[in-house]
Amino acid sequence: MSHPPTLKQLKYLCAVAEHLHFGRAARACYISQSTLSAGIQELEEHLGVLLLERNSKRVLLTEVGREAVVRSHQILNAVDDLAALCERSALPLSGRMRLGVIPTIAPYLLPRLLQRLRAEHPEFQLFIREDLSQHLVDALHQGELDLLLLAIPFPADGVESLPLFDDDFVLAYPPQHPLGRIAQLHSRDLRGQDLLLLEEGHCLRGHALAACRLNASDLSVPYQATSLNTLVQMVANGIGITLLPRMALDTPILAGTGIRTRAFAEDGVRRTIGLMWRRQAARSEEFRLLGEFIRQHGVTPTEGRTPLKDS
Amino acid sequence: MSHPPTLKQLKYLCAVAEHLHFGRAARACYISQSTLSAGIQELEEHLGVLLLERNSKRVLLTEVGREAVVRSHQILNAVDDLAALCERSALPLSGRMRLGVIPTIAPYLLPRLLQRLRAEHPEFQLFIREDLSQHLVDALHQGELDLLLLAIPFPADGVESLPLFDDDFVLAYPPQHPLGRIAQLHSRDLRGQDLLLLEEGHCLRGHALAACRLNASDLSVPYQATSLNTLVQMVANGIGITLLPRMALDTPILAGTGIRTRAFAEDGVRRTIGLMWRRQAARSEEFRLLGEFIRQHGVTPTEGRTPLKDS
DNA sequence: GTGGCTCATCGGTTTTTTCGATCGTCACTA
DNA sequence: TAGTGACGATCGAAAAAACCGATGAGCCAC
Repeated sequence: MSHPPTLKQLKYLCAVAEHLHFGRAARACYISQSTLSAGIQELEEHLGVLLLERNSKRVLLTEVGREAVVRSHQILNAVDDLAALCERSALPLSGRMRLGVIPTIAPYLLPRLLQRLRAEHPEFQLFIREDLSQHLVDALHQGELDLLLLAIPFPADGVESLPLFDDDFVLAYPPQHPLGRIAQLHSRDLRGQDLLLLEEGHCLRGHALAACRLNASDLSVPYQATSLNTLVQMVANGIGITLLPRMALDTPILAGTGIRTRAFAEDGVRRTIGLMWRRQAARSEEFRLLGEFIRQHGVTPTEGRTPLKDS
Repeated sequence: MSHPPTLKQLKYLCAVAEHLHFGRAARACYISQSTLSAGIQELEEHLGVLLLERNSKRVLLTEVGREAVVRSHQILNAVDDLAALCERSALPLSGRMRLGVIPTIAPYLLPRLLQRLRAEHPEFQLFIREDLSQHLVDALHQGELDLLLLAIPFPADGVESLPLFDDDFVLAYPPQHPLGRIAQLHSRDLRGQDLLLLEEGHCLRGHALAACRLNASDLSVPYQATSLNTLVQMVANGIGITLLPRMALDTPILAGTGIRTRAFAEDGVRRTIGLMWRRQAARSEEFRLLGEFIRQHGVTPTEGRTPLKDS
């Protein structure tokens, strides 16, 4: 006793309320009249009230029955809504998704990406969190984020990564700097220079060092910036030179600074941008779809950002 | 396939969402882990989406899962509310009741009754419909009303009646009328008098005639009133005499008219007030309770209204 | 690798659901 | 007043499901 009613019983109640006739209501529910009768009785027993007033000639609702029918309809509708919601979210690129992005990508990729997403997938709600790679990975594991957009590789357990495209590093230097006058620029030319990089924690720092085969000890200057904008200001003030990801050059980050940029002659001085998600994530197919979308719409197609084939 | 989810499955989902652990959630639901696991899987299959992201180390909600949990809680709460509503309405004299009352009772009994009901049973909502007996009986059979308060007997099929008390008829006559001067008043004295009664359809007419052992043909005056107030005005204007139910004298219906009243010397010149409901009605116990309440609080205890024992 | 913890899966048992057939009641009719 | 038809309630058997304990497979930590 004291069992809760079941949705089936509520459906039966609504059917009887609609037809005011057990036989017809049973037919409408595709069950036998005896089943319907038993179901209604069980419901009444569970609720402890008579919902219907039966007469061999007529079926009437009691006052409680009337209110119960109203509420049953609401409940059944809520269940239908839940099912419909799930059906909608089964469609790719719909519903909500929580994306983590590192600070050296977000300002250069998101504006265009979000604009295109809104236009082509209006049902898709992307929540963005901008943070350092390690914090994003932690949040991913905690289930606070669904997907990360960052520079890979980045060490993490139980995750799956999808490389999207390469992003070259370019040298940013003040006018008159000697490195602007050599014929061909190679990463080894950076040795001994006043190379400025983002502070510890930004993966861009490690990736830039690795791409140029440098160690942290090769850096002669202790100043470390907290954002690429700060970095640019430091270069503009003649404190040193730096490496910028090419995607940053799409924005007016250098406007009015007089800073010059040049690409490296050698290949491989670059970072790789990719997606990362928990290996058990339910929406990996959707993540790959979003990855393809980013590849196509997230960046302007120029040299230095080489689209990669799907792994 | 395409089955609707069940409440049990929604409960399981909420439990897992709360504990983020199948084993503990199963224990909280008093079921085995395998049952819970199967239940969740079936729910996911029905909805066509993955709600949980399982990992041998952690259980996480998917985005759809989070929304589904919110809605599941709402649904389960709505079901609980329904059960609570039914529990409340199982209490006597609570919830709603639709009462039909005839016009020759309503103005004299309802004001006091409703006031007392509001005071002693604030959870009880009584909806009143005032109409002729036949209309009330029809509405009762249609299920539009739950209970009638009228003068009995009144012919009706499939109903149960509960007499409450007797209500004497008194003679109402203009000053100077010869009937005011005889020693003892008997119903036979009405023969040949200009007796005015309510128009056809009001049961008071029939009951008054029967109580006085008169036929409609004994009435010498063709005028028929549509309400007791009209009747009183006609008597005040000297058109004739009439019979009033004693309960009407509790109100200032005669104020300023100069009309006199006197009781009959013989016994039995009265109508019986009672309740009537469909024989299959679910709340007959509550009806009897309300009947007792009316007997105790509905009228002022004076001579001429004899409380009756329960049938 | 090994042990421990997790959720998924598998058979077998118990419980529930469902159905067709039948019963009792009621209103209407002959 | 007995017969008739329609209705919901009830019953027993069959079918479906829910449920459990045991086991399996994946993962992480040591």
